Amino acid sequence: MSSTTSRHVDDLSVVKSVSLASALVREIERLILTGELEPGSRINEIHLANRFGTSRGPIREATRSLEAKGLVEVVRNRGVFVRRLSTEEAVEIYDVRSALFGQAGRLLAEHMTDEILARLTGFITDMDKLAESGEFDAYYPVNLAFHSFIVDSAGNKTLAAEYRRFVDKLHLFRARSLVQGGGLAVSNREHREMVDALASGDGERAFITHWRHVDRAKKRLLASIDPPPRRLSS
Amino acid sequence: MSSTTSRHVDDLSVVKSVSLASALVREIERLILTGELEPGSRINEIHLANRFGTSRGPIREATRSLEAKGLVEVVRNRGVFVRRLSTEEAVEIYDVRSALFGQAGRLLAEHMTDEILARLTGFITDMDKLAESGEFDAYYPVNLAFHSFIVDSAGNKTLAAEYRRFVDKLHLFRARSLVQGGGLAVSNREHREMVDALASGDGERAFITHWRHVDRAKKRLLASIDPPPRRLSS
DNA sequence: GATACGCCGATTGTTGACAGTATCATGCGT
DNA sequence: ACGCATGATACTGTCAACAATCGGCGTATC
Repeated sequence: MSSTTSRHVDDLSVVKSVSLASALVREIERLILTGELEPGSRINEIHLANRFGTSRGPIREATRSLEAKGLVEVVRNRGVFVRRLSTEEAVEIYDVRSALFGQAGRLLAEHMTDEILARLTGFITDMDKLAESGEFDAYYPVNLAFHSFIVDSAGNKTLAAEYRRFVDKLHLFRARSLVQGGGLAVSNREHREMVDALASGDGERAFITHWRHVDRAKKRLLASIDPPPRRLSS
Repeated sequence: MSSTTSRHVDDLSVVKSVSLASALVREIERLILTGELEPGSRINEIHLANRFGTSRGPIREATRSLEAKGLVEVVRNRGVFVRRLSTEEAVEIYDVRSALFGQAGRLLAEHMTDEILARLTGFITDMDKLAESGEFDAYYPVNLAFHSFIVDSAGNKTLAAEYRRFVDKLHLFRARSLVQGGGLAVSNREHREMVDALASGDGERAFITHWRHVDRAKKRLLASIDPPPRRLSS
């Protein structure tokens, strides 16, 4: 038996309680989301099979799963390719995400507790500190955790899973670095509005603030990618 | 214009342009959604393979796809089971659906055309007639088409695909007959409100009406399934 | 009579092999 | 030199066989 430290070695001999294909889904997903498999690149079944020490069967099952999740694209007789998101698709996803996140805000507002409120304000003060001292690299993961916490606390597992799926999918966008940016202090001002709305217990107000938060992120992305018709060179 | 009068015989020898597994996904999906494979029942790989004249490989790929879509559940060494939706899950899906449908309304309101408006009012007058004459069986498909048309016209393919997926998933709910019901005339009054909002071009107003339409359907479902604590028998 | 144990059939998990197809390189003709 | 036909090659699509596992049933024991 391998002494399995949880270092991510390409070895999944440990798992026997879960199907090999399921484990492969997670592993390949990780390869994609970490960028090891770049968007647009082709996935070679044999290479992956050798890498993970299995045959092609489970690999194929895993890729079909990832296809349904929208992370890869399967072309007959050509192979499977890591999905590459166009700007249009990224914008579409933002619109789906804002709808889901808004709904999460609405649901959460309707059954807030003091503990949840405390956690939320905790996130915000943390982010305020990091924003002031300009520690961008530290700000981003807290920001992510803040959003995740809201969605997870909303009490709708289906909604949470879908939201997470779309956030993951956005990693396939070519300029995903732009997604992360967008004004720390500005962003945190919106966070305060969101938490205030949640604390008030007003579902409608919570929806609006949460929806708008994501919608503004979409607009920032659009502005930075598709600069408003201004004479560029020429 | 679908001139494809595809009689559904269990034969997919025609298809060669698309992978066998993809075709199987559609076929099995159909079996599930038509109820031929009942929620909770187990899917036997060999039986399906014989039925479609293939080996188990493609069947397995297809079921993994369906698992990611949420239509079936795979238990290791036990087999795949058609998902059975609990009341809680059905409610969760309604909340996701209302969020997506509301967003579709918002998006559609922001780029309405006369043609779209004409189509929408057409649906409504059709449904009015059917509701008056009490032709329930004919009302339901038109109602479905009306909702699909809105979502498809919103101009967000991702949103449309997701919405459709959740509507399909609701078919796995044990009492899906209840989902369809819920007052014809009442429903159509809400439809009018929706179309009025769309015609006004007010995205916010369109969102509210569309969201509320689904949310009310959820409430009707809850009311009919979880009857207010009243002494039942005993 | 009830419970624990062990065998057996059925079904899934996984594998290696074979067939078909798209891509790429080579060589020929113009 | 360029374009096109042709063959080699690598990869995917599909299949049938082997191994592992689970649930049910009968039996034995207390």
